[in-house]
Amino acid sequence: MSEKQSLYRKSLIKHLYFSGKLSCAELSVLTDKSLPHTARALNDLLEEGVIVESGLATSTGGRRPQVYSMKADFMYVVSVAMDQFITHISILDMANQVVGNIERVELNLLTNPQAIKELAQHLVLYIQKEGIPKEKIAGIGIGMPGFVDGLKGVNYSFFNGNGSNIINYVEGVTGLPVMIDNDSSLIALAEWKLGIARQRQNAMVVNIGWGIGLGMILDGSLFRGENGFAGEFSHIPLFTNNKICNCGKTGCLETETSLQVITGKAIEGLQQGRISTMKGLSTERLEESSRIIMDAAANGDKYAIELISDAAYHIGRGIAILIHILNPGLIVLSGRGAIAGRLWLAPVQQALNEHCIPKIAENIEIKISPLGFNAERLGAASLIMEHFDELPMHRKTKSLQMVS
Amino acid sequence: MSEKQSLYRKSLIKHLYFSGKLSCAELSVLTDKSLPHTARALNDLLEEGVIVESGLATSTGGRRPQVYSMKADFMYVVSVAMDQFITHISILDMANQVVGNIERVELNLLTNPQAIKELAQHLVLYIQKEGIPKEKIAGIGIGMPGFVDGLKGVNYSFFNGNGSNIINYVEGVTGLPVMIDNDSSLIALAEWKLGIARQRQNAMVVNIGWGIGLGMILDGSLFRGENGFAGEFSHIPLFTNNKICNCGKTGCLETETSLQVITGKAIEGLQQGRISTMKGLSTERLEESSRIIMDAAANGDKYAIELISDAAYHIGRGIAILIHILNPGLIVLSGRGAIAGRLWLAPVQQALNEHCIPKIAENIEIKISPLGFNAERLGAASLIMEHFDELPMHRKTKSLQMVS
DNA sequence: GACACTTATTAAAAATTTAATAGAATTATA
DNA sequence: TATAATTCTATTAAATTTTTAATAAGTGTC
Repeated sequence: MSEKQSLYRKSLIKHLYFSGKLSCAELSVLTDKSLPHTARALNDLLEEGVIVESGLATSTGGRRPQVYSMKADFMYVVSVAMDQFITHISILDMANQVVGNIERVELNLLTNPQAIKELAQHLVLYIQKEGIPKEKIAGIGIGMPGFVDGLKGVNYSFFNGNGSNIINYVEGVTGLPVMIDNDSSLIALAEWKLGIARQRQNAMVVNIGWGIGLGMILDGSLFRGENGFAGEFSHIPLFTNNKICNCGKTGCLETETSLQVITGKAIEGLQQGRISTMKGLSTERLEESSRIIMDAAANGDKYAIELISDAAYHIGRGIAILIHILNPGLIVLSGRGAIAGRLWLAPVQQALNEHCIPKIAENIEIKISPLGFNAERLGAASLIMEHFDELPMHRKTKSLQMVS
Repeated sequence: MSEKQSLYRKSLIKHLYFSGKLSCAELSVLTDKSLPHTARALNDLLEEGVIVESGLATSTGGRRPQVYSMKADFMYVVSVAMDQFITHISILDMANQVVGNIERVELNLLTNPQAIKELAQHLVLYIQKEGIPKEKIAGIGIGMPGFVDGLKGVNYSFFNGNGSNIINYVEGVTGLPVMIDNDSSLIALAEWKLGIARQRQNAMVVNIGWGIGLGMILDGSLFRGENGFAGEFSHIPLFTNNKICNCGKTGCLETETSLQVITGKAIEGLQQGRISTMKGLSTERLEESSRIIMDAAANGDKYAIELISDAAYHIGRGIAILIHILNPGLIVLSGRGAIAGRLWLAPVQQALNEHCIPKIAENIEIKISPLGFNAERLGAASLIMEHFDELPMHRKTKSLQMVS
């Protein structure tokens, strides 16, 4: 099969992966090729068992189209979702379903300079254990916090930030194609391809977590900036509060709004005698504590609601800036913090009412992500599939090797 | 000639317009077509007298390539550069040179609801007067301030903002293809295609004028947002100064930095006895007054320099936000205010040092536009040429008609 | 039941690329 | 300094890709 044919088939596979089911006519439009051409490629894929016919779609006033979908077990993607403390590894099939077990690894990115080496070791073992043949794995997508240059394969914020090429290293050890990106960008990618921002041309995905991340869909594609650093929403100067941010500056959005800060404020407030149902908070156990606060807020605890509302209002001020600069059609609140759901909406909307020019704000939708914790996992897999039709078909792969 | 051939030739023309001179090999890369295919089209264009051979380029280690360029009189573009008070109309040839006269028309966009009707009348007369046959005019590009939706052809800020379709109207009257866009976007387009941001993938072009405009080049194309309103840099909330902006909100960047505000401050300061060489300032004659201030600053007047430095520092704070969100590679200071040139650079740089994370700021270049007043004119022409390979070749055109 | 509309398939035509070859310049080698 | 090797450009012919046009097959609407 020629390079061109192979590329076109990969493009079809990519579209079917992200859309689930598509007709030949739809694929023809999506790939910008003629119908007979698309039909031929589709029939080939059908014969080879890459895709399956999955019924007829409803008619739109003419003959009902045959729709096709990926065979779920045709191929797999390894997804790695890292945060500063915990890394989750999983394998997804062509229907975006987790197959087998999810591995949870404790990797402290800041204090452990061996984190990438350990990750690679875990990956080799995990893939062996799960028993998926390597030829069936399209690649390994990795999401991580920090300044990530996905082209150079470098994370400047962690792993000593010494500019070493993470992609090359992990590819070398695992023998599989590897792509990396910033966690917030991947969450945006997931929301755009598989979540609530599907089909949108311009969307801002705010990742409420240990910091406030931002992933952007601009003109129908994920925007990463000149060096991959776009979306540093956490550190726009928004306050004159003289609080020192962990980036070294003062007044960053993050200093008043991240889950880490909210937890700190809650503990302080309780010590000062604020009345609340919350207990057991500790800066040592951030994950648990932020959970407690959000649950309390969801259950009507006044102080918890106040804490979240304040943070939400300030995030709203930041979003107002985004709206003026980028005129998006949709704002998505995502990330672990978004679990508190509708609690965020009113204060954010309030901030927009106060700080936006009505004309530019009037067409904006604000939505809470339904993907939740799955967002980064799906994003990491999407990263591989998003570029699936760009990789050489038969990439040279060494066999899985042990790291000594 | 087939539709496809025609389209490809238009694409070649577009590239030659923006680049001046190109070899067949370069065009082949730019248009993503094979060399033989490009060569054939190029030879056709040569035979028909659309393009000319213009010498051999220097060798890069092999045979020297023949370079081609547009015949300057093959086609023309009508450029309309509007600001709130004055509109300039001109005709540019395929070498971006003004041919004939530049017409200056006083059109107050805010107070004159007939402004578009008058513009259309002026256009018809102007084109007749200049004596360029209509078949040789590719179209009319119009730049204007305000919230402009270039697809719908609507300006929501002026002309009553009643949603009437400017494009349809002017096309109807002139019988020529018309495109409209926001002035700052067009300045960015000009800087990107023909100015200091040429070849850049990600650049912010700040238009220092009666307001502070922003045009953005993102991932190698002009970004306009969901409704064409992106770049409302003037109105991001950056101050707690309680000054009411003409957008109705308080604390907008514009309330401390636009030329209008600087002029106001200067008058106030002089009344309060500040020592300065400046005289004859008046809010009535904004254009003249802002000129006086910038000249004074350029000549070392301390007060004028202070005024500009203060404004520049605050613009710098705004740019710091842009940098965090969008991670551009280049910042261009353009517009009438940029004439003060290097005076702006130091305070802007100072603000970036204070407000940017070093890692994200380290690769940023800041430059002053050399295009000056020509930027919007070139941008309006570029708007037509940028979309030249999208328009149908033989658009139905009525003959020029008089407006009664 | 005629008509319009959408999908599916086939054959013919057009677009586009690949491969092969020659020309013209630079760089390397002796 | 001459000569060979290499690199890049230009052109031609053959092969491939891709589209257009024509036709048939289902569906909904008037």
